[in-house]
Amino acid sequence: MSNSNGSDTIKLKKGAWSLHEDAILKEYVRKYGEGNWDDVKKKTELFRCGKSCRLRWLNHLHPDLKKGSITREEEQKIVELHAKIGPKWSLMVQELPGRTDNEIKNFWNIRTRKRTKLGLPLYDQIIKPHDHELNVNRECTLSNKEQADDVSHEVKFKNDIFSRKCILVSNGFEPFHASITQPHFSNMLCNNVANTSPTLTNTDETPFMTNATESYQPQFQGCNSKCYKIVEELPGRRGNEIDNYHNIRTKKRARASLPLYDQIINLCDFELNDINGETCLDGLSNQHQAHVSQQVHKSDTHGSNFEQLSNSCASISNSNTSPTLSSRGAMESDLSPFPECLDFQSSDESQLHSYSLIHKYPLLPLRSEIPHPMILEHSNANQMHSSETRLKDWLMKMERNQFLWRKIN
DNA sequence: AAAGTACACAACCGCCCGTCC
DNA sequence: CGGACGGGCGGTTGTGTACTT
Repeated sequence: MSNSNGSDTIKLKKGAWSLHEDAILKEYVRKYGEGNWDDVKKKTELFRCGKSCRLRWLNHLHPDLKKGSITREEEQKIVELHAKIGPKWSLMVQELPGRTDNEIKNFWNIRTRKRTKLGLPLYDQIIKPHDHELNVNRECTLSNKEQADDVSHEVKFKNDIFSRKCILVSNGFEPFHASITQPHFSNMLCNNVANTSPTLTNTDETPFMTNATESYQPQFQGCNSKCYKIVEELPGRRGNEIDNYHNIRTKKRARASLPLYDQIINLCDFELNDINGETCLDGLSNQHQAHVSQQVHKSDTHGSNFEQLSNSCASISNSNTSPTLSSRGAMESDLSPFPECLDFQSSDESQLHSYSLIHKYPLLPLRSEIPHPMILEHSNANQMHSSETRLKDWLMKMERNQFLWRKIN
């Protein structure tokens, strides 16, 4: 194994660092200083990517790093900063010398989980985040929300969803506790809420991203988030190269108001959870292709793959005459971020079977069209009835539109 | 006491974006 | 404009420990 000129062809090592590797990296920094991390593999026997080296140095080997647990004082500081600026870990680092962004992030996530479990608010004292900060402060608890009494309705609604408390409570309904234990699940909810909430004032088909560039990016990323797969398909090309090409192409086409896909595309099976082995995008308009890609992206972005999604949908179970939510035994974090992935079990005796909407099919519903049960709120019987009816109507509409449903019972 | 399970935490990876050349 | 690189951060994975059976 040589690192002289053939380093590109050598497979870079991943995983845990050995003491020997640490020593090599330390020696490199002593000799050449910090930076130019890509040179590490050229100048030493360490076959790690530059980024991995940088992270290892900054998070573990840097001499200024403070070892040991976060102190009470540091915790207090983190809480204050989080309330003030939200999850900007890299900014917090400036106030917490010796700590890394990753360390702070991990600490916060763990603290959040612990306090949630204990039913404690995330902020011990009355801390009043600014409105714009509430948008990113997904973990805000109910009690803290109440403290922040001047937030807008929308912001409040979002925080209701993000709180660990009951979302769906009504007469005749089993209370559903959306016990959010992992950050990415908060994200999933965030996206669903932002796009499907009937209580938000902006209920039109708001794009997931707002500005022009962003609105195009996801469509493209949906197909290309599996960069490593593409690298395999394009021998001689590096991930970075592909990444750059796609970024530039996306921006260019966004500027020119061009769709990302000129031709009819077939997305890969692994992206589409191709249950029936059918390819379904043939004949789709660019708009539909983009829409499909966007859906793919959203799933991908939020830490799930389609297999997981189809296996861990929120379900509507048959409980008397009212649908209720249940997690079907899945971990909370596995609950579908995709309203279109919900399973439906009819309360009608004659249709006692469940369906899964296979989300790969054309004419996917717009997110705003889907009355996702996760966000239904019922304070009285009428509202409950209305939501139930709405959900049933939607399901019927999907069937009318020849959506394909997979019978799973 | 041993095996199994759940949880906490640390470490790492991958995606995206910005900047520089 | 395009390539290289660094940085931020969300999310996942691996490992150690506590708890339960």
